[in-house]
Formats: sequence, C-alpha cells, structure tokens
Amino acid sequence: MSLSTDSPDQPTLYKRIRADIEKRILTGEWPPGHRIPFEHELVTRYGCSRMTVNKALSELAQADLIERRRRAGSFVRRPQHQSAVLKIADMRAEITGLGRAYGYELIGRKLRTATTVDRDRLGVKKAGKVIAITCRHSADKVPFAVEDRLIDLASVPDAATADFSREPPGSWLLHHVPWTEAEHTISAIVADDRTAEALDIAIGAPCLVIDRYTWRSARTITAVRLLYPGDSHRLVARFKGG
Amino acid sequence: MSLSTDSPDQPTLYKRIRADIEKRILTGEWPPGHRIPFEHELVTRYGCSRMTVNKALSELAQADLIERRRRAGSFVRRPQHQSAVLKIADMRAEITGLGRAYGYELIGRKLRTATTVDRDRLGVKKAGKVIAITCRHSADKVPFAVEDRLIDLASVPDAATADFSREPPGSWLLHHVPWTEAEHTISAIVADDRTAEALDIAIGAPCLVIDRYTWRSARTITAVRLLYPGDSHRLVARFKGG
DNA sequence: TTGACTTATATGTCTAGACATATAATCGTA
DNA sequence: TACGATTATATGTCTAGACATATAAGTCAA
Repeated sequence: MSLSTDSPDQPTLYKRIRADIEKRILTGEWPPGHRIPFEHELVTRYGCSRMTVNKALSELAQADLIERRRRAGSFVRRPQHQSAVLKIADMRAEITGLGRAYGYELIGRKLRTATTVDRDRLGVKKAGKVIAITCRHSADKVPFAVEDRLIDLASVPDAATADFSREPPGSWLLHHVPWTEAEHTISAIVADDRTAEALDIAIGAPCLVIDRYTWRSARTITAVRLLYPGDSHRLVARFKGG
Repeated sequence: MSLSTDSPDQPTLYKRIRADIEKRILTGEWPPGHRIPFEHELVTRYGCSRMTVNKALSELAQADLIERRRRAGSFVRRPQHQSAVLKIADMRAEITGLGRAYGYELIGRKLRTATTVDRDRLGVKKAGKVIAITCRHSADKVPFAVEDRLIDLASVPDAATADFSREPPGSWLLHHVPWTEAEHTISAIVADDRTAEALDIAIGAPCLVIDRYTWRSARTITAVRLLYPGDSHRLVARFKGG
C-alpha cells in the first residue's frame, strides 16, 4: 500500500505487519475496541501466508495490545495504561550491579507458630509454623535496606534448616523455591526509631517501602518488607512502547 | 518421556514444551548459562515439527527466560531478577478504577523559555519553549496526588493551545501524543510546606514520589513528578511467572 | 601467532496446506 | 418471546518442507 513505502533495509515481514498495526493503535487511529482486520484480510493486504500475520497478531496479543476472540476477531484492548517493567533483582545482584560492595547481616531469626498478624500477612488460614527474619543489606558498609521477612514453613519446609546467618533469605529462596507469581506494593513511610537505627538515618526521615508477596500456584511462600532510605535509593522502571 | 505423563486434559503441545523448559529453568535444573537442547533435538524428543518447538522457544525468549543465539543455540539467561509489570494508568482511570469520584484542579500553568533546570529535567540541550503545569488530582474530594509537569513544546507544539484547566495534561498527552518509551523513578520524601498544603497532610508526612520521563523516538516529550501521600496510596505491581 | 577466508550449522522467517475448537449468528421450536 | 440446536467462521495449533542469515569453528596464508 502507500503506507511506509520508505523502508531502507526492510525488517522481516511479520515485524512490519506488527509495527504497522501497533502504530495505528498507539496513534489512536484504531481506538480501543476497534476490530483489527481479520487474518485473511491481512493475508490479502500483505500478500503473505496466514502463519505470518498470525505470528504478528500473536505477539501483539502477548503484549496485551490486542485481544483475540475466536470467531469474533481481534480487537484493540482498552487499557491505554502505561505499563512499566519493574526489575527487582535480589539484593546482592542489585548492589553489586551498582558496582558497590555487598554486605549482609542477620539481625534476628525466629521460628514460631503463626500469629494472627503472621497469618494475615501470608494470607493463610491455618496456624502453621513460620520463620520470621530480620536482616540488613549494605553497600560499601553503608546500610542500604532492611528486610523483614516471613516464610511459610508449610510451603517451604527446607527453610527451617537453612543457614540464614551467611546467606540472605532472598537468595536462598530464589535458589530453592521456584515462584510463579509475585505482587509488589510500594509505599512511603517515615522512619520510626527502630528503622532509623537500622538504616542509620534520622527518625522521621522518609523511607521507601516495598512489600512483596510471592506465591507458587496459589500458595503463599513468603512475605517480605524492604525499607530503603527514601532519599538515597531509587527504583527505576523502564518501559518500551513502540 | 517419563516426565509429566499425568496430563488430564493436555494443553497444546507447544505450551507443554514451553512449560517443561520453564520448569527446569525455574527449579534451577538448568541454571543460567545452560544450553537448552537444540531445536532438532527437541523435535526428536517431542516428536513434533520444528515450528512447534520454535514457537515454544520464541515465547521463552520473548519472556527473557532464555537467549537465542544463531549457530550457538539457546541459553538460560542470567538475570534471575524478579521483574514486575507496573501498570500506571492515567490518573482519572486510576481513581475511577478504585470506584471513587475523580476531581481535577489546575493550580498553575506557565509558558516559558526553558530554564537551566528545565533543560536538565527534560534532557534537552537547546533552550526552547516549555509549558510548566502544576495540578491536583482528587478522589472523593480528598487530595490524591499533586502533579508537577513540564512539556517540551518543540516536541508537542499543540500543547501550547490545549486547555488544561479542564482536562489533565496526562490525559491530553495520552490522546494526542504516542509515546514510545518511558522511565519511572520511584522514591520517597517528606512533605515540605508547599506539598503538605497541596495534599492536605502534615508537614513532614511521608510522600511517595514518581518521576516519569516520556520519550518518542529519543525525543523527550514530557517530564512529570507525581507526589502521593505515602501512607494512603499504594502502587501495586504484579508479576506472573509460570 | 595473527589475521583473513571458508564452511558448517542453529536459528529466523516463511509457505501452503490441514484439522481442531470456541462461539457469534441463525434457525427452529416451545 | 424465549430458549435450544445448528451452522458458519475466525482463531488456535500443527506439519513438512524451504531458503535466508548470522556466526562459531575450522583452514590457510602472512
């Protein structure tokens, strides 16, 4: 057609089809709810096989830009949200990735029967055993974050015998338990006396809080709260659109 | 083979192949750097065509779980990072999505030649014109967030004549300018007097800060800083693994 | 040993078919 | 009118090939 006839070193066909459609969606030419041409129409338009347009549409569906419905067709999805991929490495990788020396210190470790608060935090009904861990991560000897973690022993029995005095629980879990789902909640608080001391900041200083819940097939594995000094640390999430 | 012979209502073959490989990666059986069997080996193992294993591997590559290198093979990727998709709707959608009444109020709008600070914030060299906007979003008449935005008029000339007294600049931009890339930086501060007044919170109360930079093909469009009361608002990012 | 050239090979893309399956639409019946 | 059965159709998956292309590895000359 007359669109994008200026292609110097032509990317592959399915990528061009994908880009064409993506562009129309992002520019609003095809608004949310709009029906994308049927595969057989695109086959005619681009003069290629169905598998090729199918690959383009499948990738757009995977990226949540369109929704595909059998017999009905493919439609531009509503949420024009910006979405960003927030990469949260485990603490060691995060700190060494910044080119700084990683330090770890176990502050407390308690094995107990889940309290009401614990059960609420893990989202479990029964009062099984849990491990509560408090520890500190530092970068170049400076406190970087304090971690307050709860592990459900019913889901991760091995954690009872793990040595968390040398290995951070986050790393240990990463290597011993495959997660399937996680939810992060980000908020801000001001440091209370205990937090202030652990992070070596002033009482009342801002802290960034990340609460992370990790499941494996609908079963809670661990709940962790990370406290970062709010003015020193920054979480970066980058999104790539077109 | 002998693995997963118990499949009640068999998902499609390529999904099973993908799940099999994913499982080995997540359990650590195939650690980062490990070479996945070649496509032709998987073809033999699963007794299917190459296109089928190719689809499975392509999806794993798209999900960043493996890396594919021509002639060399496919390898388990290093970053065991957890990554989470952070969906940031525009403010109206975010608030109405919570079932609350959305309110908007323009606090200030200034058209000026970019100052040094402005240029720094937008990451541009030349001193073109910019619009600086301050506004407030509320939910059920309660302040929800204050927004401090800078728009580069060289990239978005139409913004000069847009009426931001009724439509929030975020919504306007979303509908008028397609973005291609965005970066979010999340941090925490304590409210100064001006912020405290705008959000109707106490001076020194924690605030969650989101700085967002949006580009379209390497060109900065807008820089925005959003301030939320840190104890009331929560940013949720959810990740789906297996 | 080093650099340039050649070759083998795994992935990348594509085709022209096929059958499966969910479901919107239609038609028939209570 | 409402509901249940039937049908048409768009997508979902799959095959058995094909050629393209990047590149690891091997070859050979300077």
